[in-house]
Amino acid sequence: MYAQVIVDVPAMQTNQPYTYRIPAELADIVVDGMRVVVPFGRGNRLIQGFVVGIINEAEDSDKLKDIDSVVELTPVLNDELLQLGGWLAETNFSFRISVLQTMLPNVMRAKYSKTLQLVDPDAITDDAAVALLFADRSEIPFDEHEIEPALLPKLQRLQRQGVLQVGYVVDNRATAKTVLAMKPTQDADFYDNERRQLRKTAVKQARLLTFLMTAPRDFMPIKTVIDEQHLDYPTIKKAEEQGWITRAEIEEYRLPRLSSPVAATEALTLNPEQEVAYDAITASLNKAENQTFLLEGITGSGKTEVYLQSIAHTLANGKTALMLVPEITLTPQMVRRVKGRFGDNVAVMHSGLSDGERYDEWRRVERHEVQVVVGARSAIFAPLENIGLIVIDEEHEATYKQEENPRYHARDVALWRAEYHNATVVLGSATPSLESRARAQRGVYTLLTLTERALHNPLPKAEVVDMREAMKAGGDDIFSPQLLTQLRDRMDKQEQSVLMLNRRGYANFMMCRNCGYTPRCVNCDLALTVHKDTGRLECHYCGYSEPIPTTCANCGSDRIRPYGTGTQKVEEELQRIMPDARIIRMDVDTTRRKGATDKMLNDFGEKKADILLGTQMIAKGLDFPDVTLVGVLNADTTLGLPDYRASERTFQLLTQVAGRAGRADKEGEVVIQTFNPDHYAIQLAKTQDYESFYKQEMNLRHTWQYAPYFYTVQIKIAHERQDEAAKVAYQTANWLKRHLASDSVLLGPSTGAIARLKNKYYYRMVIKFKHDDGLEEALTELVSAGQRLQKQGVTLTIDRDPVNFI
DNA sequence: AGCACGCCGACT
DNA sequence: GTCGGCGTGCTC
Repeated sequence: MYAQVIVDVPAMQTNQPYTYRIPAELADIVVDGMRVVVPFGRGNRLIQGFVVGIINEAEDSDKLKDIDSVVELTPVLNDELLQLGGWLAETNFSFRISVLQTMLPNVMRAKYSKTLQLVDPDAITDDAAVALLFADRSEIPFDEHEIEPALLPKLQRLQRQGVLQVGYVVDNRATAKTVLAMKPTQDADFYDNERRQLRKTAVKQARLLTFLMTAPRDFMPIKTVIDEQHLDYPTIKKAEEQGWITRAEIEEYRLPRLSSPVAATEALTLNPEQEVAYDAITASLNKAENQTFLLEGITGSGKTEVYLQSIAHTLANGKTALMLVPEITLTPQMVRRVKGRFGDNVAVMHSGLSDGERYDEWRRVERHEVQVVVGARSAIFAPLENIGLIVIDEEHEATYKQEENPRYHARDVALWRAEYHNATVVLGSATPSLESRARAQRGVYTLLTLTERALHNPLPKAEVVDMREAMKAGGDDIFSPQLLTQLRDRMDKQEQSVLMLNRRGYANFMMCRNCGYTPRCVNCDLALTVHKDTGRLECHYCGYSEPIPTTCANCGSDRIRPYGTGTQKVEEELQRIMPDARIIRMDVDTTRRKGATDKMLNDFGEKKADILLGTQMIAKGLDFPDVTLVGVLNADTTLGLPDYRASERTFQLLTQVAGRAGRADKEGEVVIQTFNPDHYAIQLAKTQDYESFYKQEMNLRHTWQYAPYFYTVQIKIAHERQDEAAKVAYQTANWLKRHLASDSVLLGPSTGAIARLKNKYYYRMVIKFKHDDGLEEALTELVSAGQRLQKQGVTLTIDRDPVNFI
């Protein structure tokens, strides 16, 4: 028998299965999807691999090597995930090994180390340095970087002479946590009898025996018993000697804990619209047909309740369910809600978990101990079997696309898995991506709409504040008088406010403080980005550039300048204006610590603060009944992004954050500060009018030839030296032009948004196309070329359907 | 990726 | 004549 193995060497030349003999002792053990250790290359160094096929016959079988060992006795990937891996590698121009590793918890990525073995101890007795190195050991860890450089040539010589030998170690970091546990061995009568015979002073032993009489006949962690029964370790030890109990190491899951217990929740009564959606979804579930729904529901319309009840229905049908939430929405609030409904039947997977916790959650799924998985992007690879339903909440979110290799989109993976399982998919959002909404238009997805808020409270009243006027009236460009008045009012009424400072403006753009005008590219209609080094404004899409203006092209004012402010500055300013306000600031800096987000939100929920000031992370999913005011300080930052989705992003963000106001019985208000009060994205967000936005934006996308009418592929070239990066970029562009279909368009090369990032210069180009049969092949070839270029220090990345252009 | 092979210049 | 520099190519 032979195994086809994908080896852990991420390179184009090794991106194929290698055939290994299965040694007799592993014959019954090695199966598809298993992790194995195999010798590879001339040095026969040991590396990890994944078995992707078992075959009976092999060519040149006498030349094949044996599998060294298996990492664990059970496969870590099932047939579905193996197939999915193949598909993902192909469509994302990634190596199969990288994709397989991405689908598994981090700890299953092998770490490698080497050892030096002393074969002939007599040969080194006269060499003090080498003898000292070994110090009477026959094998030592070997790390070239840790050994004195002068010694290396000598060691190499000894190796050639056969005195020393290099050994390879594959470290498996995926280990279960064990705890010391005890188990009663006798019956209650026995313990009762023992207790009577104790000395009077043996109180602890008596207490233990009393406990053992009624304790479960199963292993329990000794630490728990000691804590709960107020015992100590010697007592347990004594008990074992007496034969009352047995001790053993048992496995314990590292379960992520919430700061307070989760209360069970009941299903809520659905309103008629929710009922319609629920009925459509469950009908599809019952038929077990592969159908995708787009659930378009305004903020507060109760989408989550529809998800939860649909999941419950799935479980009742004996199937499993997977729910994806954007990382930032995966607040403890949401986890609580799901755990409250499904209890221990839920595994949660997100970036806040430690490697160990993540591995344990993964194993609970893999061992079929849970039927529901909730998680961020990577949870889409959860090893659930028999999937009936996949929910993607806030389906428009860019975080579903991974920004490193393999650059998969969780939504696409979800659709693939659903097809495999004949499962139902629910894509939910108040502001669907144009791509999904257009698919619903074409009938590829089934559109379900929720137009009313679940609690029948009105949508918050929104006011767009024209910052041009506010500044003319003597205000600054952070707080308008209108917003300050409202904040004061909430303080007086003891209600709460949420302030969003949109900080995505790191790609600097120019904006006129007098009229709100931002210079845009003549070819692409995208905001031009400020490049201080060249003194020019550049288009990051096509490479067009013009000098940085000193006067506004629209109104002639000289008050045109770069745009952007930080959270810290705003907090200081606000505290100065309102000294009595209690402010919680939430941004990447204050939430980095584990559990910090949970604590801040809890404090805010308990009304320990009046104002929650934060970046986009506060726009999603928060649900606090006393929040009646939402302020957006700078609505324009996302508009200025050099991205054709800038309007879409702005509309989505404003709609989402506005939805945080007035979620319970008190009416909410929203204040949006902008220099572009008439922009359609801002005006339509004010009334939360997604459908009008969709129609208007689709027209623009059609005119400017963007998605969903055209597909895009982005190619990035990076090198330490700008001339080298430029040279390769133009060579690549020329090569590509010859391989593109006639109606495909190549834009660029242009410099990246930040021309120099981490000491590398970036160039990028974008291919826009409708159909291009030869493109797949050309891009695969480009990946190979990229591998060769890597030796010259060039990195080449290919990104299909990029979600942002940085 | 990492290792060996191979072909060149600088040494005991 | 040997050692070691790095470019090249292969790994079941």
